[in-house]
Amino acid sequence: MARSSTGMKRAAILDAAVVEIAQRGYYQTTVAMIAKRAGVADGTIYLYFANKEEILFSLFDRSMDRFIAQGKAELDAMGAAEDKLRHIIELHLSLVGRDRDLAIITQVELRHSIHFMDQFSRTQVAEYLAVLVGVVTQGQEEGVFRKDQDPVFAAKAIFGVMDEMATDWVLSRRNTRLENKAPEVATFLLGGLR
Amino acid sequence: MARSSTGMKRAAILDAAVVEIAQRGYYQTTVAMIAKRAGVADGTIYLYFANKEEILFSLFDRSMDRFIAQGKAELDAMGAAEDKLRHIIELHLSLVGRDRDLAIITQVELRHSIHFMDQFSRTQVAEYLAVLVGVVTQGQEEGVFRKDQDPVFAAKAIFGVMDEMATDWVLSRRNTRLENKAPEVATFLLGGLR
Amino acid sequence: MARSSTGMKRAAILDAAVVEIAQRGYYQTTVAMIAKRAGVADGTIYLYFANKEEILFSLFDRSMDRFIAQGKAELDAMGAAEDKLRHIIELHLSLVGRDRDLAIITQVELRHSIHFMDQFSRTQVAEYLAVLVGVVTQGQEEGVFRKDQDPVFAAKAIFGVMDEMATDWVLSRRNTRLENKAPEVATFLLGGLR
Amino acid sequence: MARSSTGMKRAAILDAAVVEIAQRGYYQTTVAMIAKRAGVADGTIYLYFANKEEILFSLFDRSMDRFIAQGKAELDAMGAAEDKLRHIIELHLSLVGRDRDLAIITQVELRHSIHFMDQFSRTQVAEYLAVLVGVVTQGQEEGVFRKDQDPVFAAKAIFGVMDEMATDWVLSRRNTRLENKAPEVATFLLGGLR
DNA sequence: GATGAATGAGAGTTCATTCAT
DNA sequence: GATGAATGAACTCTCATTCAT
Repeated sequence: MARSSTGMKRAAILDAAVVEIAQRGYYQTTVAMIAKRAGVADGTIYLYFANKEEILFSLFDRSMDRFIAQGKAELDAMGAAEDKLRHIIELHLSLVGRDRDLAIITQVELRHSIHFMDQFSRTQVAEYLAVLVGVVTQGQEEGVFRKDQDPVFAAKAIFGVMDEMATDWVLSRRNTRLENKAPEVATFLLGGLR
Repeated sequence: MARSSTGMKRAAILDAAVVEIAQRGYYQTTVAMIAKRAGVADGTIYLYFANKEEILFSLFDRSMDRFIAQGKAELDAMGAAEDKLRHIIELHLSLVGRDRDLAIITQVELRHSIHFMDQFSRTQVAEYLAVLVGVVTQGQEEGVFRKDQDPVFAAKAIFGVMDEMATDWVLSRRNTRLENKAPEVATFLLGGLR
Repeated sequence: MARSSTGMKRAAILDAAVVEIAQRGYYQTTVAMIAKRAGVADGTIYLYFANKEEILFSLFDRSMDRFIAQGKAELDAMGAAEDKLRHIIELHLSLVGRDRDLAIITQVELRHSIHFMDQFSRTQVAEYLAVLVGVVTQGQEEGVFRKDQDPVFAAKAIFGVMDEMATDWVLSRRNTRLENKAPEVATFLLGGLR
Repeated sequence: MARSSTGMKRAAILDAAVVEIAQRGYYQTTVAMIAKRAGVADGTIYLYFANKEEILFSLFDRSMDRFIAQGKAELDAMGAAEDKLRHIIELHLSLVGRDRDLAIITQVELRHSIHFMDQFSRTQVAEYLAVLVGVVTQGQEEGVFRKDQDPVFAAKAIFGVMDEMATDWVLSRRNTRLENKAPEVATFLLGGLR
């Protein structure tokens, strides 16, 4: 089933936006540049997005949706907290590592967008953190994670390490695979949690 | 002895820039806004900075200098790697936690600046990471940190956790003290390292 | 048949520029003034010209093209060097004399532009001078012009006299017709050439 | 007798202005550039000149004064119109040819200044033209110049040829001496006058 | 007289957004 | 739905001029 042509054009615009914004940053990227790469007229952009900001929002949504959806679904099925954490780490790194341009945006551009996305952006991240909190709590209940650690703190620490790996990978232009770091990350984090 | 009036005006502009940019972000902040808050004419800005970008660069320099200088000096004096790490964590969190406006800039605005600071910005961070690598290596030599972990990886993980705490503190507008997180962070990280 | 609307708008901007620049000079004329007289928005100017300078270049091009094209075409058809020279003089004076505002620009503003048009501007004039050199050489071959005179020098002298008449006409605001000077100029120049 | 220090500083500023304006044109030259080359503070300029324009006026004055003074004095002494004309031509070309930077200003920058010097500038030129008219009239009375030519027209033609030679010399960057053209110019002009 | 830091009006230019076609 | 020419507000930066020292 082919997507509706509407959906296709919208997607084309978002894809073009990823490439352009990754290259130059959000503010240096003009709507005209995105339109040109997407192969549509400038005005057409405004049939699919209310304004330039909304393109960035949508980019964020699209990637977070993928993230949470895929993550949650796969997690429910699994057993031990430790396995879940390993799996999350792999998922996180491989999802971010899949598309460098998109990673530049999530790791670099969207940080900055806090100034105009405000609560919004953090809400999404909060949802992701909640998943992590769940895993930590489960681990504590299973008796494999230390109990004197605040699960919310632990979740943030986990996120922090994965996020730094991702940022580091984005900034170093070497041609490595981000997900290769997963075992190392898991070892380190499990050490901190046990 | 008062500072030279030159230095004072330059500092006033930087101070004003911190407040304004923290509030609205670099791109939403106009040179006129900074000038107004600094109590100088628009044109005066250009007697001290070649252009708007240079204000951001200078902000970055000023805070990184403080960071590295203070950090390095104090570390040389100390003994065990574990103590050093605890100290770095405290230092990091209390330096970032000292000025929320400045923290917003270092945690949020400057991430984004990668697009125009390029190698430059990362060089400074690299210097900081080198300090962390040194501590990890020392700990391995002392036999208190596990040796099967790449010190460079460990350094990044340490940075990642501290950085996430800082970002989290900046974004949550609660009136907590960032440095209070230091013990928790230390415990977690030492767990991962040992 | 109306011109394309694109061509019309571009022409309207150039026409407006002629009037405004003739009135106040290039540097005192703002892009906003030209836009206003042309009946377009400031930004519209930049759809047709890369920058303010290019408006002046285009003015120059437009008038030189007319000059050389018309001149060359008509000259090819004719016979004796003396007749050709008379014709050039008439053409030169009547072309310049046709539009006082444009004349102000060619006689006054564009002189000055040498500083930023450099080789370019002089190339065009050189082409015109080449036509004059051709006529002088022909006259010498016909035996009606003295042969002990460098044709290149003579061409410049011819140009100098016509140019001075034009400048003088532009600056004196009297309501005379520039081309009326043609016979007098011809007599004088032919005297110098024979 | 040394000039007063006041006069010296004023002269230094004018000399600096000649070099700078010749290089870049009046509008591209800032008061600060002139001050720097003159070795004075920006503000000092305003102790000697009311504003930037006045510097250009003074440049014009200084060179025209030289021109007319020297010209008139020497002419009074002489006899035949033809000799006078030859002398004027030599004088004109050698005065202009003496200082290329100054020549750039008189031949290029000052043309353009008509827009803000208005009557003023032309008055000075008129005085010079009057001298030429006198010579032509004398020549007609002596019976060596044709009488059917308007002396005012002839004077302008003479000026036009000399002026074109000067402009041409300024623009061609070859290292020739302008006054070498004097004999050729004289021959041509006398041909047109007789 | 001399300085040069400070001023602030004003310029060229960009670009998100609109809307007639 | 799609276009892209047109808009004009808003921005950064320059520089002639002033004035306290």
